[in-house]
Amino acid sequence: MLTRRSTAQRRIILDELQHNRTHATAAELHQIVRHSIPRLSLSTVYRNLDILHREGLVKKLEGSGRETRFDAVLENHYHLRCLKCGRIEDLDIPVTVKVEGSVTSATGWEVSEPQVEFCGLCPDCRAGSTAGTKTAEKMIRS
Amino acid sequence: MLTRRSTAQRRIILDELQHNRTHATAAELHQIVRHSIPRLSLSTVYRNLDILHREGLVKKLEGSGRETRFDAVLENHYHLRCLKCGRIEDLDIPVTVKVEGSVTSATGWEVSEPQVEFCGLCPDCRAGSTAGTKTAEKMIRS
DNA sequence: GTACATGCAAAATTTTTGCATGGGG
DNA sequence: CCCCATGCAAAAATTTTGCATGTAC
Repeated sequence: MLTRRSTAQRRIILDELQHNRTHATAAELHQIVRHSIPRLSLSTVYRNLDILHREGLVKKLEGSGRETRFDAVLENHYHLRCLKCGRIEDLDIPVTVKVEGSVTSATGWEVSEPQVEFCGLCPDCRAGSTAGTKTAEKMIRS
Repeated sequence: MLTRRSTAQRRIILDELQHNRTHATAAELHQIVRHSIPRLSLSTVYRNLDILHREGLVKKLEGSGRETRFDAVLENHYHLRCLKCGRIEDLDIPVTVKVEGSVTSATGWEVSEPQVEFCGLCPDCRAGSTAGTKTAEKMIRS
């Protein structure tokens, strides 16, 4: 069994992702964490996010040919994704998903909790038709 | 209002996607449709899939840094996605999603039907641990 | 005829990998 | 000390774009 080491990079990346609950991209995390570790490389961010993902500490929210976004909130919750600017937000109203029986026994797949996503337009993109297509980013906890 | 022309490329791509219900990637579609239109370029496939997507005729199933997969089945249905080989299958057992009230009035977002996805391991990848990581493809209706 | 669509090649974007070096256990 | 982790740069993989030409309407 391979044992993962605890490195500053990994700890800070995870910490940032847990506190900055904005579904950051790897590039955004890279920019942010560089304030603590200036020589941090983007590939280290990707490598650590991948490790944390395999350890179940981080969710990947991938989509739309855009950069993958990451979420370190483990309680099951659902997302709103804007098809125009790529933003992802948490959905705060209650959603119930009912599955008839067991997915595994019915399909042979071994799956985790269902991910639910509502795709559409965020309020900004509904309003201003010129809102950013690929550049709508928010930097938080810099 | 821009009027879309009906071109052979677009028609055949959509037809293939509707009949080949396997959530093909753009590259797979390119290979398949080339049998009818040998000079079809991959960029035309991407361009047409994008147009069909904006017209609501095609769904994008994107994920995991992998190639986006496309689905031309419009009835709402849900998917199983294998985190190891990238395969996407339809989930055949009934799933009910209940939302408390209206997403739009609660959030200001204008969204369509929720997408539900179960991520995990497909039967093949559960069994053979060496199953394809990036190369598990099936070519259908060639 | 006009304007969208296409093919081709080249670019852009996002993610992964090779390799020498560093540092945690 | 050993081996995983890192930084850097280079490559890979996926998607988009520019441009001249073709073609649907």
